[in-house]
Amino acid sequence: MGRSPCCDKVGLKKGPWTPEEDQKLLAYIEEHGCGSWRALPAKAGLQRCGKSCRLRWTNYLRPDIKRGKFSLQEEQTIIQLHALLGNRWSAIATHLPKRTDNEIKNYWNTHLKKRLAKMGIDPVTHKPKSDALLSGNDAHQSKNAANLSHMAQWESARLEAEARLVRESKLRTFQHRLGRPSTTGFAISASAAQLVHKSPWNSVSNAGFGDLESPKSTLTSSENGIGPSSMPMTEFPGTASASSETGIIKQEGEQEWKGLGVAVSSTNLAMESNNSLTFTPPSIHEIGNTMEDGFINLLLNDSDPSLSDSGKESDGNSRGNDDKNYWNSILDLVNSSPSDSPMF
DNA sequence: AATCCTGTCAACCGCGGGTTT
DNA sequence: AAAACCCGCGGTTGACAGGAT
Repeated sequence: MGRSPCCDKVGLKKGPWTPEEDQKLLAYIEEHGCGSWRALPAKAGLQRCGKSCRLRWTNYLRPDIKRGKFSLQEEQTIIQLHALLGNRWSAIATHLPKRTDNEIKNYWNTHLKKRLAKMGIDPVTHKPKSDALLSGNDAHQSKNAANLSHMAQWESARLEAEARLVRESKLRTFQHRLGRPSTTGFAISASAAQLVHKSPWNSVSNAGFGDLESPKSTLTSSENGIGPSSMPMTEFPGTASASSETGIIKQEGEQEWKGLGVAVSSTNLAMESNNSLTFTPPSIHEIGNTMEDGFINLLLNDSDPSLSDSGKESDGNSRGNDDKNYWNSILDLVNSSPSDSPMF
């Protein structure tokens, strides 16, 4: 279809915003809410394109934005979610209250990515750059990788839906605050509606996950709209078709979760009275809890010696083990949740 | 003091997806 | 059904600040 860029209009200002422009934008949004961004600049008396206004608002002027240094918990959350979701900043941002996707993206690119690289870990795949680790117990590692991939697929789909709900909710809250009904409506999108949360996440307060909801979700048996095809996945060793290639044989009673390709144990599934299937994947809390003592601390300690009680350990030793610890800690999270995460 | 280098981050750009006409 | 429109996302850029030489 080809759309013309919105910012190539002659006379529209670009570049840094002035305090006066900020004031105009704020005043307008407080008065009228943020309905149509395209129409907003003219109405607000701004020589900017709507896109620029939206960006300024969402990344800077919004009242619920927290600025400044990222906390350790926020760093943990970013790293964990990035391992699961990759560069899906908006999805990651939904779990970092008051942080924007742009800010998270910048922080990742300028801080966390480098920290991982420094440790010899590929920040894209979260794999050690040398795959030596896999040379030993291939089958075991690959199995774990496959499980992790399945978990990531689930989390990705869930977060995607959750992100929509959060966005809609935030908009509603803001407009409610302004005493205005939504101009956009709040019909839950189809994919979001497919993931109906059943219970709150446990109230673990670490890692900034306190606001997360339960991943236990209900999918009607006919639904298949959520699939890997629409979800770029974080890649782990042996991910592709790992279940068949690595000797993971579906146990009796396991079912292939249509659309996700996830091997689902019968213990994960319960038929609800309305003929929908309830599926209980591992919670991200469990991920966070398990990771916390392992690779997250490793990362944090690496970045800030003051936070580490190491130094007891020779540098050579710790450095040599860093990538192994990192990888093992990710695998540990898979292995460590057998009882309450029947998925694995 | 001047210049260069590096890091940071606000802002821009292009694209894709969803909605409306 | 197709075109037009709008919005949001993720990658990238460039201005600026601060440190190193």
